[in-house]
Amino acid sequence: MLNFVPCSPMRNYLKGLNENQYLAATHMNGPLMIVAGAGSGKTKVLTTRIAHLMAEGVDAFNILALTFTNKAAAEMKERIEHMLGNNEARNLYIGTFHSVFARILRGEAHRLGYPNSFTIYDTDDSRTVIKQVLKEMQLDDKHYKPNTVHSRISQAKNALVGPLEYAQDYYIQQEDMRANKPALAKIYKAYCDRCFKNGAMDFDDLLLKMYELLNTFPEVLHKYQKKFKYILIDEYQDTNPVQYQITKLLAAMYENICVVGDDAQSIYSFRGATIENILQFQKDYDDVQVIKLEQNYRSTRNIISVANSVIQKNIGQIPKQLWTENNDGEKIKLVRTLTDNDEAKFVSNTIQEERLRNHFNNKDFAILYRTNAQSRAFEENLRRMGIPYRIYGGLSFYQRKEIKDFIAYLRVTVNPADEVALERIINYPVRGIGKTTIEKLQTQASNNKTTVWEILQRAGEFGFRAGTLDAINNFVVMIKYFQSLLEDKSAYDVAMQIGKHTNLVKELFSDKTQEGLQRYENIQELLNSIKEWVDTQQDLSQIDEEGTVLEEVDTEIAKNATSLAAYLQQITLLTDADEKDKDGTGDMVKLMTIHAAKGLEFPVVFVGGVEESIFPSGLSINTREELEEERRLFYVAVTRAKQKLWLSYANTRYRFGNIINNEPSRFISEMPDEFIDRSYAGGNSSNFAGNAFERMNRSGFGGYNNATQAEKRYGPPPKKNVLPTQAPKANKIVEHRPSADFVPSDTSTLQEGHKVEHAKFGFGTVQKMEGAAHNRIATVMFENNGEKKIMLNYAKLRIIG
DNA sequence: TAAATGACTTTTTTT
DNA sequence: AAGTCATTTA
Repeated sequence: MLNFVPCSPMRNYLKGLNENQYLAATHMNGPLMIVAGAGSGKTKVLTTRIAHLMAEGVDAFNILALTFTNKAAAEMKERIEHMLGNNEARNLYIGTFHSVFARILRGEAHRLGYPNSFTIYDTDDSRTVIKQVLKEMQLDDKHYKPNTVHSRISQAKNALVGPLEYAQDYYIQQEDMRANKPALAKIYKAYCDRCFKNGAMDFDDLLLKMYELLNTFPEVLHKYQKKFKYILIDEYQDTNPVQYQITKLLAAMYENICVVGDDAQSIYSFRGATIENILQFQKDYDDVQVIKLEQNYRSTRNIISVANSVIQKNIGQIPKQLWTENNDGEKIKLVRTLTDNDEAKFVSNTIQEERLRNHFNNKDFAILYRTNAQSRAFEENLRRMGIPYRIYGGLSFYQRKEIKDFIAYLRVTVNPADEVALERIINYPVRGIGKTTIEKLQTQASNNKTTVWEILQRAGEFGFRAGTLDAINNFVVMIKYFQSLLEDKSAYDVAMQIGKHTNLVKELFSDKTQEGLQRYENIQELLNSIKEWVDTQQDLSQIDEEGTVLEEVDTEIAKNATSLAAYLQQITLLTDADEKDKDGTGDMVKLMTIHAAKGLEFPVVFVGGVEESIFPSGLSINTREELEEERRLFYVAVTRAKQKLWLSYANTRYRFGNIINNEPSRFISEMPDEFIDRSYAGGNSSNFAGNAFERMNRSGFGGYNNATQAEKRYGPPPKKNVLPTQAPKANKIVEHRPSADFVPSDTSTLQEGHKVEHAKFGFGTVQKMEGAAHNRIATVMFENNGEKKIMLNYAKLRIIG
């Protein structure tokens, strides 16, 4: 049988790519930066690239792909599986930064003094810890709002500023003094200590501790540097300094790092993300190959034109020349309504109408908004019209009270040091351990420098009343029983036992109110999902045993594949959006925030609440940077739409139970008229409703008849936004050195006198070694390049002898 | 100690 | 509007 390798079905996927996409997907070695415009097929390129690497013989174990949402990761994995037609993709490390690092830390956390079965604290848990800390320090939580304190701490962590550095940094201290919050440094320290004592990491710790791990233990760093020969990062513009440092460390050995980003879509600076990382990337490595993807395949010309005109108001961008071959499509429709409810009604009606008239399905529509609170009105109206919908984000399943309660039991069982979980359940269901007792327990714990759990076990020593002591002992016995199950039972079995013995399920079952019933069902659903998870894990570990060689970490995990600890580890990182559509494929209208919509596309998009103080948010109009980020967010919203786009705003809406009036968003006036259909902007109101700007601009009602007058207000009119329909010249490919076959050695054993080869400088001899284990620097005399100092963390050295 | 009442805050955006 | 938190009442 003839078998042409180049024609093997595995490589068919390369056929549909344009020139630049092809270059990006097949570029094998060296640092690669893909600057991708919206809708330019970057996901396609990323997945193709991974499939191609594997087709070229790279082992799945050696590929690490990092994304920002579980959804993006799952989608990528699925696509690759589909492309390759086998289950090789299973062994890829694809996931969010948080989930991948959590997985690695699960095998390494003990080195940092955490239990390997550490708990992950979500934002709520973090806040609870902060409240506890504030209470102990006797600080006023009105002044030190847990919310604000947490975001300050989070910012510090994301910028790699530890408690010590925070306390010592002059400028930070000045800032805190000015805000009249001098205790922040101490709170930060106490918060970290408390989390550590609880055996818990918060979301930011998953990144920070990963960095500390790599930076402190050279052997760990080398292990993962060697493992991850190819690293891919999606949405690179959203990385923050910790993420940047980690990936820099990991990629230092092979430099096969590929980042994909669009500076125009950077919308996470509140999380510490900085576009600097994109600019820095080109300076960090020699021979960075930059490929631009500038053809938009997604949207109509009108949509892209509007998006481009608006984003041009931002200064300081990476120059890109977007173009498209797509049709003009319909103009963008501007809708004004009287109230937020009318807005929602209009959207529901339009969905109904479009579906009938233009044969769309429910799933072709997305309703996007700036804040989660806006979803309610849409929800009510869709329900009223019997249109099936699904809300992504908002309160996730795992954040519901009854679910959190149940999970708290699971958490205490696995990690009784977890005080947040312990406090949650110690008297739920009521068992006679009241507030006073709990406070006493906590005081004793801090007096004795130990955990509450420890005190509970030795409760007899602390003079509790007989009844209370009984209750405490019963509780301890119960938890210990649960812990005894961990040995040999799966997560599901343990959870079932917990449900039975705590009367949690029974209690909810006897609650016959509507909400009680719902809660009962939620608990059932949780148990079902645990069962489902256990079954899948079992399947996975079985297949793994059939011959595939597993790395150390994975064997560890495979062993406890179905353990409760493993289950808990992943659950905190799940968001609502990750739940698969259980009801078949689900022909439903999708509702989500614009942030959550990034990376997605929909045939028809409605953007609601395009009003001043909502979009841009009233909290983000104080500096140019903030406003530009809101504008990028607007750009993201607009570019989600493939065919049709509606932008709506209401004259009045409810906020905290009060009626407020907002002006139309400034972004509306930034859109060139030629792409806009304002005929809906009359809405329900009379022709004279709306503000002056609105009235003057309404079509057929005058508008500016004096160009200079308009120019005075807006500056010169936007340049005619004519998109090119042809591709600019394709990128040139630069050869990367180190050459493909240069493999650096493990430099942990490097000593004076060693002969080495450097990827770029050639051959040389080690003159001197200095620095601590994790920060070793070699001074090397090169034959042709003179003396160089080389940091071994980033070494591209091969030991010759 | 537990339930009931009333004052008070909250909303950017996410892992 | 709805949830949280503290104070009162049983």
